[in-house]
Amino acid sequence: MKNTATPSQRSTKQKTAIITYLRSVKTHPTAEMVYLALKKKMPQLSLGTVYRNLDAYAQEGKSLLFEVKGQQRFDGDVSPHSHFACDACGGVQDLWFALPLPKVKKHLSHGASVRSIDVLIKGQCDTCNVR
Amino acid sequence: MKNTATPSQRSTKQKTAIITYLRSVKTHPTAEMVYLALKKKMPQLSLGTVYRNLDAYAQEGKSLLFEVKGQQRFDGDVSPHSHFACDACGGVQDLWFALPLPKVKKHLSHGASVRSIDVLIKGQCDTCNVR
DNA sequence: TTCATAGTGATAACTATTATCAATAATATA
DNA sequence: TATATTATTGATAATAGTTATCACTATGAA
Repeated sequence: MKNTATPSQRSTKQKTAIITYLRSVKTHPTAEMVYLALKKKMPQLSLGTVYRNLDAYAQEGKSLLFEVKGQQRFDGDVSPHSHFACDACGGVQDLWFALPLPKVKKHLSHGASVRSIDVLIKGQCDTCNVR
Repeated sequence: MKNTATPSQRSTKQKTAIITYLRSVKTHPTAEMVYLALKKKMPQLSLGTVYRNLDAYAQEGKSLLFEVKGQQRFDGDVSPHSHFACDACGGVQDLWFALPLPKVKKHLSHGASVRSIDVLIKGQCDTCNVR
């Protein structure tokens, strides 16, 4: 159930390609999307390698990981922001409103620690709404 | 991939038991948790029936559905609120701070429509932190 | 009561993800 | 630079959560 992602120690072509790609797009891709995109240039790339490294980057805080419709989505931009996911086309967009963090903390149990705050708004995007 | 949940037309013992149970707990159970709890009184209950109905209730807006660690969690309380999920024990708690809705709407694309807003804070709960 | 059909139970199928492991390649060291 | 060590990869099998299928059951209308 858990990917036992070890902190990365050696740099490889695969790792570089994966993080570079993730940071170059704003599509919030799934592991398979990253895999398919990179496979064009690295035909022997393995899907397992993509999962392994995306997962590791997320654990190291070098990427964001959240779930939409039972699938993991990754984001190379780790600055705090929210996401909008379209039910129809499956696309995910960034939202940059600020959360009332002091208010949020007040509501947490005393002694609880926060690792991440994921805000996911679901609905229908403007493009899908006009169709 | 999609559960073709039809809007409920007939009332059955199973449906009643499922929604009654979901509304009686604050544990944000998975489908299997609901199944195991109800199975004690309804031994022939099927896991598929639980999934089918929990999913249908969520689509009808009679329950909340969100995902934690790749698993669906259900909440019988549909009034707007957020959730805290503990990485260690897997428990989920309600959080009742208010979101800055006007600000949120301003950041959405014009023409986009919102179905749900899921706020999921992940971390370690107070109990797991002291251990 | 009878009838049409929505819903259930049992189980198979599916899909995303994780685990396994022999082969490969990155780095430290001689 | 050559060699040794071992982290990482690629290929693939295994897993788990969820969804689909379908014969049978039971609800609710007539």
